[in-house]
This record gives sequence, C-alpha cells and structure tokens, in this order.
Amino acid sequence: MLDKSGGIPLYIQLKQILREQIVTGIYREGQVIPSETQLVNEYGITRTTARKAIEDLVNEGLLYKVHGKGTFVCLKLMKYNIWNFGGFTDYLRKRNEIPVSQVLQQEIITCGQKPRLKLVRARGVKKGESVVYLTIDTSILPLEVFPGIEAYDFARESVYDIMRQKYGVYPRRAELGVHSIQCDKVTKRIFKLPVNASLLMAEGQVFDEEGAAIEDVKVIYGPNVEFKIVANMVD
Amino acid sequence: MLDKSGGIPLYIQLKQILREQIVTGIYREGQVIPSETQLVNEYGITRTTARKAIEDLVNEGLLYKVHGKGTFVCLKLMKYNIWNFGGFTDYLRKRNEIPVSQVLQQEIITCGQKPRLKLVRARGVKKGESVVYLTIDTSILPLEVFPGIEAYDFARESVYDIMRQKYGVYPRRAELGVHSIQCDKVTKRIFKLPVNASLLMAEGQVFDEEGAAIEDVKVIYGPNVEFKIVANMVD
DNA sequence: TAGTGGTCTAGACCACGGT
DNA sequence: CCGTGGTCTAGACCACTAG
Repeated sequence: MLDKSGGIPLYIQLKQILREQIVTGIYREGQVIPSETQLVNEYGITRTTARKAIEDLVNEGLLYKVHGKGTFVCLKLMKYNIWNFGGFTDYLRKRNEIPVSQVLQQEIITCGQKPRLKLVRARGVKKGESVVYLTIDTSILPLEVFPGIEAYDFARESVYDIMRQKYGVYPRRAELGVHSIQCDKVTKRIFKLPVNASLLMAEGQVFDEEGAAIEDVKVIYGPNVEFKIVANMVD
Repeated sequence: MLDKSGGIPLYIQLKQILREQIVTGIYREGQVIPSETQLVNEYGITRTTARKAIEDLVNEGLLYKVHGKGTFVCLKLMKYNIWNFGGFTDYLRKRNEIPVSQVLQQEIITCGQKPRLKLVRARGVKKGESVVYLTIDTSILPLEVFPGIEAYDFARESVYDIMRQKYGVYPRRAELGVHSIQCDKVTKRIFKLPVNASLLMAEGQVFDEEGAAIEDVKVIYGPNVEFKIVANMVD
C-alpha cells in the first residue's frame, strides 16, 4: 500500500508500483491496467492523484489511454526523443530500469596522427535473469581532449559523466544523420533477431559548449527502441 | 476571454491564448508568464484548469516551471530539422529546385465508419529532362474535418496550404516514429534502386493548435535524402 | 513574509465504448 | 445501460524563492 506520512508524494508511489507491475509482467503488452476508479478504491486516494500517476506514465511512454475503454500497457521499451541524446543512463533510471553496458571493443586507434579511444558498447536493461539490449554505441574520443580516459571502466561509468566530472567538458549539441541499415552477424546475435531485418542507425558528432567536436558517435538501435520525434511547426 | 458554453474545453482555449502570446512575442524567451493565481483570476477558472493548460505546454516544450519562482517561456530546443513537414515545397524552392508531386493513389476509405481521404504521392525534384524522387508521402485526412478536400489537385497544391487557407486549420505539432524498412517493388521503381536496400520511414500524426489529430502521415525517404537531426542536450 | 508552484481532497457532469 | 476516461469546481496545506 501507500505511505501516507507525507514523505513521498502519493502519485509518485503509485507510479512506482504500477511501473514495477508493468516491468515484471503482471500487466503485459497491450493489456488493460486497473481503471482509475479501481485504483481510487484500492489505494484510498482521489481520482486526481491516480490520474496524475497514470498521466506521467503515459508521458514516459509506458501506458496509453483509450477513451471509454481503459488504460493499456505500451509495447515499446524505449522511446527516443530528440532531446534524449546523452541521457541513456538517466533515462532508464527514471523508469526504474537497471541499465547494463557491455564493452564489445575498446582500443586506441590513430586517425591522421591523432590518437583516439574507440569504444563499442552494447547497452540495455536487466529483465530478471536476462538482459535485453537496446542499442550498440560506438564512441570515438580524442585523447588530446581526454588524456587517460582509456583507464575508466565503461561497463560501469557513463562517458558523459566522466567528461563532465573528470575533464570539465560539457556536451551540448549533437548533429546526427539517421540511416537505415541491414543487420549483420553481430547485431543479429546481440538483439536476438530471428531473421534478416532492417535497423536504424544514427551517426554524427557531439560538440561542447564552445562548439568544439568532442566525440564521434554511432548508435545502432535495436527493435525494442521506438525512435520518436516531436516537432513543433512554425509558420 | 474564454467561451464557457462547453464547446471547447477551457484548458484548450487557454493553451491557444498562451501559445499565441508566446509565438507573437508578448512573452519572450526566458520571461515569466502570468502565475497560476493570476490566470485563475483573469479567466475565471480554477487552478486545476490553468495548471492543465500550462502542463500541456510544458510537455510540448514551450514552457518550463521553476518551483517558487514561476513559469517561463522555453528557449527553442530544436534548431532545425531537415525533413519536409509543412515545408517540402518551400524548402526546395529556396534551393532553386523545381518541386514535383505525382499522385500515386487518391481514394476515399472508411476507417471505423469514418470517411477519410487517402492520398499517396511521390515527391521529388526536376533534373533536366527527368525527375528524381525524394520521398513517398501517404496522407490520411478525416473528411469530417476537411469536407470536400478530395476535389483539390494535390499534384499542384500543398496539403498544408489548403488546410490553412480553405479550412482554417493550422498544423502545429507532429509526433512521428522513425523506422527502418525493406524496399518493395514500388519503392524500388520510384527511387530507381538497383538492389534490395533499407530505407527510412517516418510514421505518425499531425496535430492542430487545439491538439486535435488532423492527419495520419507516413513518409518513406529515398536514398537521396539526408535525414538529419540537431539536438541540444539538457542536463 | 508574500507569492510561487507542488500535492491532494471530494465531489460533479460529460463523452465515449461496449452490452 | 454501465463502466471507462475527460473536464471542471472550490477549496486545503505544503515547499520553495526572494525581498
């Protein structure tokens, strides 16, 4: 039940409970969750509070509502917005997911006399005993800007956190081209794809506050990622 | 003031007013808008209703709130996006290209008893004697909202121009999922693809100022389109 | 201390979907 | 018809920011 002592807002507690139930599969893809009235009775709260919890989960992409029918669990694990770049770890933590990073390749390469760290990671979430991978990220970092960065453990630490905390470099802007690619042997294995399929890939550069390029980046998105764009039109 | 006859929800009307005032520069970037209490008094509504309007605009990225200080106009996150929403024709004209639209399919269909116009167009540019197609757009328009729209010549006229000029409907926001697809026989022919290839496809909905869905849209991008994203990161 | 947004209650009536 | 979500009222108390 809910803790009404006032420490944590009720709608936050309810969100956590619902999210937990969705993630652990008590409510499955496309199924209805309890109605607002049921939640009101079950947890002894008002409809406003129940609605606030649900609304937040809708905005996070975990639920969707159909007028007159009910509220349903959303299929896709992850929605990528334009402003989600640089927030893989944070994004998952907000959703009570456990982020997982597996380093596939890490070596120092030289492009035109300049040494760089090449880092390839498969990134995903822990689902009980197993791991569902969402993206494969390739990151190429100039060692001039980040001397000694190869010593960090990127399976545990966020590249952007290290940039900020250890080097005082703040990523600010990304320019990425989006492409469609065929999956290869590696992507097939990591994403557990049964047949040949098309995948999304974004490739480009990340810049800091002064406009200096600080990272070449390539991201391959798995089938459980919803790549979403919200655009406001200005006439 | 607001129309309390019950036709249009009050928070929608308030949203429109606030958006108008933001867009026309009455409230500028980084400036506060009136507090919730002021809105309550000015428009004769409850705080819940005022908050709902503001909350929506926050989710759309037009406003942000600071506890204890107020609600502010948001700096534009998106610099530019190089796809065609509301600007295919204009975009090409600026580049001194000659836009071409070929209607592939135009018919009235019914989705759940509601009649809609389905319009499929190949869009591209004229290059000397021949035409290079860039996108294949599928547009599904509710005839309830646009009665008689099937009479227009979409090979010549912009759908969005017709919406605005003939129906007074102003597209404001698009929410699109981006996917990777395999080309089929039709796309292969139109884009002159030599072999089987992967293509980008965006699919979603377009909304007007009141947040009503006015178009279901699907765009397949040919190999000559660079799908580019510029994102600013927020910590 | 005054003003702001954050959370919450306890109701009300309406619009939609399915029986 | 009933149950669902959608909108709205009229209050309450709390937490944060600033003068």
